[in-house]
Amino acid sequence: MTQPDARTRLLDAAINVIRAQGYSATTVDDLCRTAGVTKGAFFHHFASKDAMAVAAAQHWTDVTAPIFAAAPYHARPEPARRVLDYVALRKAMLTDRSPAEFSCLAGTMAQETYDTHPEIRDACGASILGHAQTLIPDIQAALDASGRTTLSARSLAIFAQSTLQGAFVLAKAGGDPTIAADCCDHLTRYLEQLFAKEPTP
Amino acid sequence: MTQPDARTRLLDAAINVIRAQGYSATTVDDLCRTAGVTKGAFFHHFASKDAMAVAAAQHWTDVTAPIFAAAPYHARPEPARRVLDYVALRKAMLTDRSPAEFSCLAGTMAQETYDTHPEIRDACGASILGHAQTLIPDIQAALDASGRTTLSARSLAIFAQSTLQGAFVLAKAGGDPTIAADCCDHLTRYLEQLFAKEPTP
DNA sequence: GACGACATACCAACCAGTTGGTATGTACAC
DNA sequence: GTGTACATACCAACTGGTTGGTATGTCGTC
Repeated sequence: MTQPDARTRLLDAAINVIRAQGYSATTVDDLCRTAGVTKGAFFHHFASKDAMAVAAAQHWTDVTAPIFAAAPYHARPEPARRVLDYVALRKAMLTDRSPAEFSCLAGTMAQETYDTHPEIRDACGASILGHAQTLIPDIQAALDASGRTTLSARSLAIFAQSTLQGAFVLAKAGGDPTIAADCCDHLTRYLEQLFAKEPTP
Repeated sequence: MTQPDARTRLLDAAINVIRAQGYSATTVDDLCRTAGVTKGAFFHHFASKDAMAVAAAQHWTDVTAPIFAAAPYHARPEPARRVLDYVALRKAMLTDRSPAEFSCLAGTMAQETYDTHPEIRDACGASILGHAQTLIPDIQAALDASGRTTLSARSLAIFAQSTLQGAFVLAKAGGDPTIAADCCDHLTRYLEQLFAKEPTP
């Protein structure tokens, strides 16, 4: 029942508030209020707002990675099935939730900071590409099994992440989270076609 | 040789500055400086910064729509070819350019404002979905020709836009515009597969 | 008694928006 | 054709609230 320490509470607040408002529109006071700490605590743990953003990107990875690492699809024997079940999990994770809950902190922050705050952008890039990296072995195995040897597993892993990021943007812009679910279905269809045997009969 | 009026210069400045810095991080003074006008002129033409953002989303549509309307792919006889050439054009438009130059104003602003500024979000949504709308007739005809009657042309048009938006995000986060070009290739491959004859022999 | 983890009080810079103007045009009366 | 009334487009200086950041203090623990 004990609360996590102020640093963790601030990083958790950052995840939620920044995904809803964006990085620039989020003030240090916003985060302190949400986390229930004072400004003194904020600047005790982080040298600046920007330094907090870098830590938040890392925290985002620390929070989300275990969810995927523990997901049941890893137990599936066929690599193609594992990849498709990963997408199905992503779809399930955004169903009946608002964009602030299901969208990606790293993608949101990267959009705003890529040109003006290189350290934040790099932290966000590392989070997204690092996650993509975890998909490569299964994708590679699935491509090998289907005979699609000309395709790059890394490129396909990045495409999957890009599809999800785009789905978040469209869901936000369209004011309709089901758009994102639809995009997952298209991604699934694309992967099913790639993983099907004998591409050129 | 006469310069466009202050209002147009401000909206052009908004397109460039906001795509590089994001909406919240862009100050009214930033836009005035870039446009070469004073703050008085800004608030003469726009009631508020937010009202300017709504006008900028419309201006974005006004500037970009003619580019696609005039593109040569419309002359192609096969609908599938028209759709694939559209994607090829999108890919060409982002080659050898920086994200600030090729990314989408509406997508960038929607990310930051969807939860806090409904009018801006709706203007951005209208811009993106309005553009998607223009693709539907060709996509529908291509799906009809390939016998893919169960797929929604609208859903596929939105997926194409979402793929592009995601490509922008990944290109920014990864610090590498070629990621976006790669994503266009995957989208092309997906569409080629859908538009191929006889899906279930 | 020193150090880490916070809290309180405060500041200088900045920002959206306002105020009070000027310059130019234009429509109409006389 | 010229004086009056009004509109549009723009400018420079100012304002009050906000923001990231700091200086200093307190409390519990080792």
